[in-house]
Amino acid sequence: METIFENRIKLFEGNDLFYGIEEKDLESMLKCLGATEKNYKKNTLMIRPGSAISSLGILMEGKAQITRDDEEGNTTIISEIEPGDLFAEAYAAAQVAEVPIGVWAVTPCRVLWIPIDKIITTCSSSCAFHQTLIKNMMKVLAKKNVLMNEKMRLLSCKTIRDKLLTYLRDCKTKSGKEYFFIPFSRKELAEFLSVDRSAMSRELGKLRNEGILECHKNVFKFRK
Amino acid sequence: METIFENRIKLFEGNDLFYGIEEKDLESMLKCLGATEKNYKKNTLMIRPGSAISSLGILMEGKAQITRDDEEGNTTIISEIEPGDLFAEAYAAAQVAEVPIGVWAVTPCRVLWIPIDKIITTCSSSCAFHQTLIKNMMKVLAKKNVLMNEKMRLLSCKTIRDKLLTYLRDCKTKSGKEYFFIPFSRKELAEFLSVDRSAMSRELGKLRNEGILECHKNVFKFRK
DNA sequence: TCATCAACGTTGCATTTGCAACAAAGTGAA
DNA sequence: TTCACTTTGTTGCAAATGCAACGTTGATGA
Repeated sequence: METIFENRIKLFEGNDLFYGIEEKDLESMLKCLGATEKNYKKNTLMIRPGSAISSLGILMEGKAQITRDDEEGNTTIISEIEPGDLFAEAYAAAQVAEVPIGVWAVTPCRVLWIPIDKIITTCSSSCAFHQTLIKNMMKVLAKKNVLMNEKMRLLSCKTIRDKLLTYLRDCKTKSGKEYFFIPFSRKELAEFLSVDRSAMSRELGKLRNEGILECHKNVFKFRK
Repeated sequence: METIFENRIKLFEGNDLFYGIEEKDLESMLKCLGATEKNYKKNTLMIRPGSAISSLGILMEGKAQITRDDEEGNTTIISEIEPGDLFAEAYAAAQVAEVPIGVWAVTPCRVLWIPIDKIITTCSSSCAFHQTLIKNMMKVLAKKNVLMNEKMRLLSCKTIRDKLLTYLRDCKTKSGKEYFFIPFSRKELAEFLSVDRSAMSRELGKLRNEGILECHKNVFKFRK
């Protein structure tokens, strides 16, 4: 029991949802929220496309993927979920009648499910933490919103060059330094920008040849 | 006074933020929230890029635009705001230190500002509506989240054809009918999908010639 | 050390796209 | 109606892109 508890605290540290909530209150809070844990076998569905969900998930153990099927039956992997990550929170909070995504356990998974109602509605016992939890949940949704705005800005660029320059300038601005990192490998960056990897590599080469950019692995620098 | 009040109610009807709140409670609620109204002259800034905001805006009167400046000084119009629309709610809720967008009054504008803190934090007098308001605010953010997911899916398509087919299939699915509408003109659709209008027109022509699609103005139909 | 495998850069090629220019059709006001 | 203006479709063309194929490099484990 103690190990699971410790595990939770560590996991929740990287998680905005429980920011500012005292460790000692965590267990009672989860009980008050009606949170339940569930285990899933490898390669099983944790959220079925077309279903309605009323809880958000937090992956406690294992590795999961969010997928989406198109009309022709092709399945695309939208994102990967790692321990500590929240998932499906927007669909739960928006009370979507048929979620368009599926969530798969890639390895055996343990998931903590928290009914969204319980988060939104202040409980009768008026726990001290509930106010904080609501604030956090709002911030989680809002932050994701802001992030998606940024990403849509990238995806709206018409050329690979524009996508790259816009993204890299954002990175530079965020870091504030002349030499700055990107958190992606080349393959991941291409995927993130929704472009072909080789075409992106070609464009990076051009930018380097034209003296606009310097890059060594994940470190970049603009040359005026 | 009465006219403004009537105006508010009508405006708020199309607005998810006040869903389920009794009309008679609106005025006292706004007072409790510390909402303030402000008028802006034509062509003035209502939110300055780089500033921090602590309130969300509701446009009561006039027409506004959200813009974004890139590093080279070019200004892009991101979206238009019409009476009744919420704006900047995500940046306010996420407590972004420097908003990357500007909001301009295109015509003279009247804006209702609601401090986000007051929405998030249950007030001491524990108004009956506050619970509802929090729930609504959460749903507003979550719904926008879901919508942006859909749009990112479109923008991630590699060809105009894929963007069109994906978008149109979504429309068909939502309507459930054989013949379905789209809420855009050709020009607007191209802008929405971030593609060149003439190239999109060309692609629509191909789809028609290949017998995949029928379209007359804003009514479409898939031919098997 | 050697073998294996994934990540990365490079290149040729067919296709797609943006862009510009123009014509036809539709819209609204005088 | 007529005129001015916007929307939409069409086309030529240069540039950008996806895709496939191949060689190099670097990391990992036997």
